Amino acid sequence: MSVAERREREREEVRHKILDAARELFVSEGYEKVTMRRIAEAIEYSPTAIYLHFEDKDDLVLALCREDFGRLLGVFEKAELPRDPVDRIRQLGLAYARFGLQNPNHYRFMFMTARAPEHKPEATDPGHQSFGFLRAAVSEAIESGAFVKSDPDTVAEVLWASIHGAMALLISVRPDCWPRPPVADLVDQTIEAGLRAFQARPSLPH
Amino acid sequence: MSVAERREREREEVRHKILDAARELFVSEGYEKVTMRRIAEAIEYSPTAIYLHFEDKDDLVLALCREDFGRLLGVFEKAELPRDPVDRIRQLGLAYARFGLQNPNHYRFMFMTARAPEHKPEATDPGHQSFGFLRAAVSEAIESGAFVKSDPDTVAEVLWASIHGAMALLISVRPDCWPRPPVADLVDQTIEAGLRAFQARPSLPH
DNA sequence: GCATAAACTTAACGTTGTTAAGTTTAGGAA
DNA sequence: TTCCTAAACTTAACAACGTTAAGTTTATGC
Repeated sequence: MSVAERREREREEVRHKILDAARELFVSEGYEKVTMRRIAEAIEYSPTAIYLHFEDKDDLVLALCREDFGRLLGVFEKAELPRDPVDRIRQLGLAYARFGLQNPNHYRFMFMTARAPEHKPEATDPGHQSFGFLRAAVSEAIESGAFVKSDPDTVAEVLWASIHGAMALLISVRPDCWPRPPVADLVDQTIEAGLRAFQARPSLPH
Repeated sequence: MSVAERREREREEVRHKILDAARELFVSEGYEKVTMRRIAEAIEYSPTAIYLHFEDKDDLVLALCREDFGRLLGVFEKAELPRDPVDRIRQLGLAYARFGLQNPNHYRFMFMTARAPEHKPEATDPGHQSFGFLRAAVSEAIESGAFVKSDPDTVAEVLWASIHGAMALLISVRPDCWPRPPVADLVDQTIEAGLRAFQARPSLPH
């Protein structure tokens, strides 16, 4: 049995060599510059060897992004997130933004690119999961009375859309193309605006 | 002189044939399916003929998008927009969203795609111009006291980021990948949340 | 010692955007 | 009318891409 295990281990090793080579190209030069031939050259295999480990290029890049987004999720899980739901939403947003700005190519590939239908989304996908964190915090905020009474799914969706919009702008629209506030400011202000929009206020006396 | 004019006219005709053929492909099948060879076949010219009218593929698609976004801007200009600045922001957002959802490939190319630096943004670009409308409305809203006192540029930016985020999600993230509220709802709720976030409230008595 | 199956390579196919080098064609000058 | 020029257009090709079919190596289990 040990031989099968060793083979599996060797296989996994090659797989990771491929992922690592691809990641380096992906992070520094973006999706289009990640070519099968360049990966192959980097790991000293033939281009076709990659197809023994991944269905196609998108399958490879997807695996790569899932791995790296997993790290983000790890932060969400272990990080000492504030108990206060509103503050927790804020911290989730900031962590999310930080990751996206540090890995713009990952972010673009996962959330801004139309993919062929054969690459099914998975329930374990980073999107799904981190959205789960957000929804939970929103639910709590509503129950605690910090947020106005409303549908938590919709609120979470709107909040996510807002921060995603800031990210998408920062990633895609060139700074010289637009009068733009500093990066950190846009993210902060967008998060704060989102919170303000749903925060309950003491009702006015009449 | 008339002969030069005729030549110029003929040239413009071919240019528009190219643009029209490209648009049909672009709208129905997206950027990648717009190939020089398919355009050429559609207009019964050779592929290289296109390069006599456009620098490269991106230059062509950019021209196409600018033309079509120009129509959106036309709507902004002539449309009877509400005098009330807050309501005007709402209508601008809705018109913007409507156009984007009807032309997702245009929207993606203009606002969600990194372009080579040689394709300089122009001051007449749809983004710049429609953003101008938004900023003007925001300024008015602040001056009239409907919005809290703040920097109009930043507010406009945040509002644009929010609606852009909703658009980007609706365009890129597959409905089956995510629990998603109906399209119209997400857009509406996002706009309303944006307005709520900046709307001034009567101060509480103390 | 040999068959087998997995891992890997070689060579190629069909696309793509783009360019270099011709060819056609029409207008102006002689 | 005849020739020249410049613009418009075509033919043929290049280099790069993702991907596949067919063949080769290599270690394992019998």
